[in-house]
Amino acid sequence: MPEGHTLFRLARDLSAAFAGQRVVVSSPQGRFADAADLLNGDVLESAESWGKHLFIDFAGGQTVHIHLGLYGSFDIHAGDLQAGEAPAPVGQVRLRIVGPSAYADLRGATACELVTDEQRERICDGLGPDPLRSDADPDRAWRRIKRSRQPIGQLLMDQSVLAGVGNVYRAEVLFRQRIDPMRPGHTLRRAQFDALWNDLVELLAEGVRVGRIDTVRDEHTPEAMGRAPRKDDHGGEVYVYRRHEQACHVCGATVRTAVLAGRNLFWCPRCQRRFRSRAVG
DNA sequence: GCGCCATGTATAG
DNA sequence: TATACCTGGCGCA
Repeated sequence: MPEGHTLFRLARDLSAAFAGQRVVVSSPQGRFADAADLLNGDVLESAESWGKHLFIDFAGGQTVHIHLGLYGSFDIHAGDLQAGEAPAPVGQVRLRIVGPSAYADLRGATACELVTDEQRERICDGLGPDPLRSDADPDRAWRRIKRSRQPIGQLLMDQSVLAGVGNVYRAEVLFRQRIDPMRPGHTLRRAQFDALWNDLVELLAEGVRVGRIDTVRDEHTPEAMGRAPRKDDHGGEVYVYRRHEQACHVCGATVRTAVLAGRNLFWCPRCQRRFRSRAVG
């Protein structure tokens, strides 16, 4: 269930669980066995994320690059291990890290590989600013957007423009900012981009805090509006994501869907109209 | 139990 | 644009 907040959280939690610890590294499934042998018994220094990419540094100078893809997961089980042993792996565990008081299992990742410093730099150089990172430079994203004829709904999914936004945050932030997803990047005004960026910073930080994507403002929560809470596998409250054919929580119009950037986009055709009629006095 | 779909991306055609 | 990756939850028999 990975957008940028998931990876940021993972980096934080991996660091909390293992940083400075000597760890047992293995690949029960076998596909990362050679690298795991190399890392086994080393001290895990730290973990860091950039967008949807995760990097784990070891004291011996090795770095593991992980990308969860669409359905990868990296589960950290903290707490003292019984007799110093982690339980037998369940399913296809590509990478297991065991420390004195925690173990972590990686499954289904699209990438799990050792990378050199150069390869790591190349990966990060290809990524736009990550709203969760303190070193993020939003101007880099703005320079791409303001000269692009591509729809903003497509640009937000382009990790080289802006890193960490996925299909849920794309739909939700555009709804919150009342921007038509089909609007070409170059037609956005700077103030709109700034609002979009600032909203992403807040939304992603909230995602890190609560561990799920929750985008609904206080006045639109189920409690505030007297509707049933959302029942869904990602758990959080959203405005439009996967709500096609349902009524917009704000205006009641029917939420629409279309494929953009190869993924299902959702939006409210009324709240996100490009040309809103002005009230005539 | 089965088939579909999914918070993603790389690569082939 | 289509497909591969290869996991898990859900709706439906």
